[in-house]
Amino acid sequence: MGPDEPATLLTVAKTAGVSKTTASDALRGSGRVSAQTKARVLEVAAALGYVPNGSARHLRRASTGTIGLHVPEVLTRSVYYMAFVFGVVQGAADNDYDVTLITSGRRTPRVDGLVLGDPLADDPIVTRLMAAGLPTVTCERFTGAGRADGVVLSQHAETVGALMDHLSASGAARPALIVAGDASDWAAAVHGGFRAWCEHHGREPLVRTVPFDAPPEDVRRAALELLALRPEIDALVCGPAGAAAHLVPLLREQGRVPGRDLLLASCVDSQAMQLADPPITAIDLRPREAGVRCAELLFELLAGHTRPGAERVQPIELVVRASTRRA
Amino acid sequence: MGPDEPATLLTVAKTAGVSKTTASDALRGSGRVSAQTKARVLEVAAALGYVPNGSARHLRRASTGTIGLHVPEVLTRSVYYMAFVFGVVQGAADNDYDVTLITSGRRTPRVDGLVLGDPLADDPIVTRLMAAGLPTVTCERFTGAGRADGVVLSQHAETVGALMDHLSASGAARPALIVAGDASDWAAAVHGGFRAWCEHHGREPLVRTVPFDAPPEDVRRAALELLALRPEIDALVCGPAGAAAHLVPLLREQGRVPGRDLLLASCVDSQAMQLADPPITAIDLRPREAGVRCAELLFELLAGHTRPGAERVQPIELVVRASTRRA
DNA sequence: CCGTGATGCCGGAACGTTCCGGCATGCCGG
DNA sequence: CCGGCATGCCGGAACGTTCCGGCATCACGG
Repeated sequence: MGPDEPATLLTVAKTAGVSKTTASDALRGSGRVSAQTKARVLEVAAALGYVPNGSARHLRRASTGTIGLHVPEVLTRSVYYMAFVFGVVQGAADNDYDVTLITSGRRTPRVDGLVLGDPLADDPIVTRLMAAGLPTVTCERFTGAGRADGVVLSQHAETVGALMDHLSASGAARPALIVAGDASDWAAAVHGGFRAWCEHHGREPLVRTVPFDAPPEDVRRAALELLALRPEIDALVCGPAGAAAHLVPLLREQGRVPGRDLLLASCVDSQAMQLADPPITAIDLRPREAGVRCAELLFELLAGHTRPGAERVQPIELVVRASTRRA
Repeated sequence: MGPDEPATLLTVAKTAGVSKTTASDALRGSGRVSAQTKARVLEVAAALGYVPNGSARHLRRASTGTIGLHVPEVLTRSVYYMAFVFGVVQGAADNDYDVTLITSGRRTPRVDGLVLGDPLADDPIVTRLMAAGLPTVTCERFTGAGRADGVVLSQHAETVGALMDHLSASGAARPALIVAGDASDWAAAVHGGFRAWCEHHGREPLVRTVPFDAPPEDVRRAALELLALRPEIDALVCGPAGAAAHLVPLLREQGRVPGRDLLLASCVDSQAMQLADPPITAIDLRPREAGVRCAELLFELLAGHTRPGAERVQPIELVVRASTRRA
């Protein structure tokens, strides 16, 4: 039923009546090949179901066929990074590449390029990788020393602004923010977006900072302190992933039902936000797509199709749910 | 600082004063090499930081360096499968292998072997893949026609029994089960485990079946029907992933606070279970580890280290939380 | 002393691709 | 008619590994 032997370049060449070199040139668009020859080779290749042998290609090109991927260690269990990593793997597979996860402090493994997810300015592994001289793409900007060859970023500050507009339209007059420290570009953007909106609308910026990997209790404490300090707060925006869901029971205990007495929103969407009672308004960061884009950008850089310094914008989306729709 | 050029087999051989064949034999334990020569080669290889070139190896061995992975299509967004897939990718990377996701009904891509996650008996893609004649490992048994070369499975029935023991010890007298149909081996095991326990303990097996990919409303309706039919039910076990979390608000509305008026448990742990209010007792299926094991088993089969027909047990764990601890 | 078999080691070919250099052919202006 | 150049195509080498077959050397029994 299927072809007995996998078709190789030589099979295609012979069938098309040309040499392997010409076949190779025709298929890759390199060298000098006449239009008709090229068409014939492409036709034959399609008919035979020819798929280039990745191993042979990488061997010849002296590339490893592998890219390295690093994400902040504390967060590898998070759903966001799971999806992100998965996106990178998909993008790599589409380009015939493998992905190696870089976690330990060991020396850099043999890879053709690097993807760094949300690089923290004070992560020693990140600084070492940035200094390795390999083509590098980061998801969100690296705020430390050095510069990546490519950056995939999202308009966090603007989207937080849109979220604030929505809260305002839903009747919130005293919004407050709980955010992770500014070590990551994302947290800084959320923080900055909030402050900018407050300034522009003449509101006092009520902010509480928690560590990047704060456990639920810390988030709860931060919320309690904010509410004790300013009982008039009527909207709460949470930066850290999952944090908003942890606050629901606490707010209920305090007699403040989310969506009725107080608006609640998260800067990171997840299943927990959808399943919370009430479902929580959140920003969908599209982590999988971000991962795919990081890989794509890296391969463009590796192929020389794109100059170092490129920046790509990855769209994100505000998802409005019951927690911010005042009944 | 680092080595200028990556060490190749030839570098190692020359440095150790042997031929490339001998070096290869020494490093892989094949052929005939004296103990001292072998030791010397290994020493030199370690000193030079020699890493075999995967591309060259795969090229020579006529292997693709890729394994195929298929998981039930409806569930690719689930956290469980995300973790499972990730585990397979890790296991593959450890063996210098790439992973291609097989989703569409297109013809089988070029791979050395297959991993099928929770194969459904009536999934046409699964039956086609099983018939492809490739080395295949499934996670959970395949209940349809044909047999995989390797199976990684967990003791679901036994663990459901343990869960039932726990519920019973917490005072539950009338437990009920909501479970997905028997198309997957996992669902069948959960179902069977429940019935076996009921029989052994002289309880009436109260079961409601929902489709494998039932939306939240279906699960809620099933629960409502069960509770309407038998108001004396005092413990509810949910099969489908995430389902238990969907029931919490519903039960609250009915005036049955989980953990107080009624015990609630899930057969699949997830972040949603941890974050629910109250946190929900669940069975941690260790999806990531399961994925790693599937890949490992497949590579053992590919290498001929293990005979076809092998079965590996992957431990799972009951995690007790507030939803089943009667105050 | 020869035949036999085990042991230790090796050279060369092959896997499928890319790429460097080269060889015709045809066209142009001088 | 010749030199130069562009066009279209090609052969061969190389990437790093594995593996088949073969060549010494040595021990041992006849």
